[in-house]
Amino acid sequence: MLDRSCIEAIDPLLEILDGKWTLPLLLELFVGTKRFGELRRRLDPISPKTLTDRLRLLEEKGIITRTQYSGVPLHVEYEPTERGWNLQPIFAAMWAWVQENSLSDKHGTEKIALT
Amino acid sequence: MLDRSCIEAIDPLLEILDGKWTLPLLLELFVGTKRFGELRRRLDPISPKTLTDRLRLLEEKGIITRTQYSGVPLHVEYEPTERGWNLQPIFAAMWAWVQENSLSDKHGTEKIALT
DNA sequence: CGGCATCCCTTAGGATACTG
DNA sequence: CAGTATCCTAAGGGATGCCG
Repeated sequence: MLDRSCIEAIDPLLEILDGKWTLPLLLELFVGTKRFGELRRRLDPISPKTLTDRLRLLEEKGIITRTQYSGVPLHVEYEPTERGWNLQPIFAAMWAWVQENSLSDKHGTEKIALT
Repeated sequence: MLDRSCIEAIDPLLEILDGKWTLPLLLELFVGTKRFGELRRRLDPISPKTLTDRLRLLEEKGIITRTQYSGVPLHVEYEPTERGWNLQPIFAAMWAWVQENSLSDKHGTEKIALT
């Protein structure tokens, strides 16, 4: 099932998920729609620059939407798109792995095979 | 199912998967056990330094094993551990997402909501 | 062959101040 | 409030050369 063709294929996805804060950010939006300031607080100590960078990229890739409500003070909300929600299984798989494999923090299983 | 607790929980996993080459590298090993040189060629243009860095980290985290066969010239093989194989569902989920969502390369769905 | 050791460089991301 | 504009640092990764 997993063959060489997969390797290049998932590249565009890796581009989307890349970045220190992308996954935590997406998880926050999966939990619920949030405003810029909320995200900033939740993801503390993220910098405003980084947060905007990521939000813009994810928007560009069609993973989240930015909704601006007119009025002062500004009110902007971010939430996953359909495409974005479809990423959930990936997180679920990660979550499952952590549950079952992080417990025993196995280290270096070095093998030396004698000819 | 996805709540706040997941966010911190998957952090150790993100640490493992981090790095430009980690996923392609793991995919290569899922396809089949490989030697250092093979990996280097397959992952071209990766640098030897980066490749060793990643291999060492993954070994340290218990995701892959390094098996050294004595003799000259050296012969070393890398393959996923049990923990490593367990990561497959994650890749499968990524693969599935790409299949179903990459086709239409949707871009910026900007919304302006009027009060 | 399978790596280290070095040096170098690009860039993601942090800190801070300011604006519509 | 929701960013933008600057400046700056840290570090991941590239290139190269050497060694057991």
